[in-house]
Amino acid sequence: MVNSTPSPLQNLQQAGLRLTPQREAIYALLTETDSHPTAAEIYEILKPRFASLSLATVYNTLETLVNLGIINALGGAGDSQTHYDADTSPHVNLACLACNTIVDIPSTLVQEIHQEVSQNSGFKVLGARVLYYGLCPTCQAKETTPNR
Amino acid sequence: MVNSTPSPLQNLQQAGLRLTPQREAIYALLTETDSHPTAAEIYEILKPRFASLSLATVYNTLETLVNLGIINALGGAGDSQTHYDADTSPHVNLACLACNTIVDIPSTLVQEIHQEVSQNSGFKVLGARVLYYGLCPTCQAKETTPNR
DNA sequence: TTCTAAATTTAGAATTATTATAAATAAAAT
DNA sequence: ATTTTATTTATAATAATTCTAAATTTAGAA
Ligand SMILES: [Mn+2]
Ligand SMILES: [Mn+2]
Ligand SMILES: [Zn+2]
Ligand SMILES: [Zn+2]
Repeated sequence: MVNSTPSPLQNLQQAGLRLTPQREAIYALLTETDSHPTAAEIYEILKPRFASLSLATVYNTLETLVNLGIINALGGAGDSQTHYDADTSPHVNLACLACNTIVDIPSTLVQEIHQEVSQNSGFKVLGARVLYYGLCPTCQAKETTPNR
Repeated sequence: MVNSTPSPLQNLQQAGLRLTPQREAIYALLTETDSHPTAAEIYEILKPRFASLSLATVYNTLETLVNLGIINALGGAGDSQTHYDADTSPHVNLACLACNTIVDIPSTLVQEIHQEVSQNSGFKVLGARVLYYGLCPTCQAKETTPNR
């Protein structure tokens, strides 16, 4: 046995890019959370541990990782900020338009769709953004009691 | 027989809103095209026929229609503009990141996912954004011949 | 037909997420 | 060491969208 867990970040070096502390920290944060954070949120979380971090670096890194297919950009979720997801396996993301959180929903059907689309479209499919939106249980309760 | 095709725009008046010429034209344009246009594109198309039209009205109307569930906001497609879709039935949208066009893909699986998500999540599902992205056949050809 | 109040449109200003720029730093190659 | 290349950083610029307030339209009452 050589190495049991080859990190997707290895792809960086294969592409002639460097595995810097900033890139490592940003990717590690993304894999360790299930909150689908935005660039600004990542920046705020990492700033204490990483005094000199720049927001531009966060954006640069996220774009790099997306282009390498290591992470997915999910787009906005009621807010107007792009949310990122280190889980690139086919799954359903479910966003609450009221509190702007995104959770994952297990679904066996998504993988079938992925194949269906790849085969019947003529497109070269690079990624998927399966995002349902609505109101989470907590925010539903607040909605049903509108004002007061 | 009273009326065979009740337009979704009837919902406007039921919600106490007015069915203005601008709203009617914007919705008609969306239903008659399959191009999933942006607010700016809708504005440019309607400006000749509608001299006094304002871009703010296009944004206002699109937001109104989205909130009523009459149309869907698909989000960006490689560009950074929100694309809109008058087809609210469950279907797969497929975006080309190179030319920023979006086409529809028929899929029976999407409807099942919609139910699956609604039942197992506890969310009140208001809409779906099923968007795959990649390269369309035309842009694939251009990619394989990178420079020159 | 006026009159009045609410809804809507409009032009333009403001906001803000993201991208671009250019200098400083760090790492790799020679 | 020196040179080159990649990267980070601070900051400015961009541009999609939203906000604001005045003008216009509409529906209904008088
Ligand atoms: Mn996810
Ligand atoms: Mn569509
Ligand atoms: Zn919520
Ligand atoms: Zn294309």
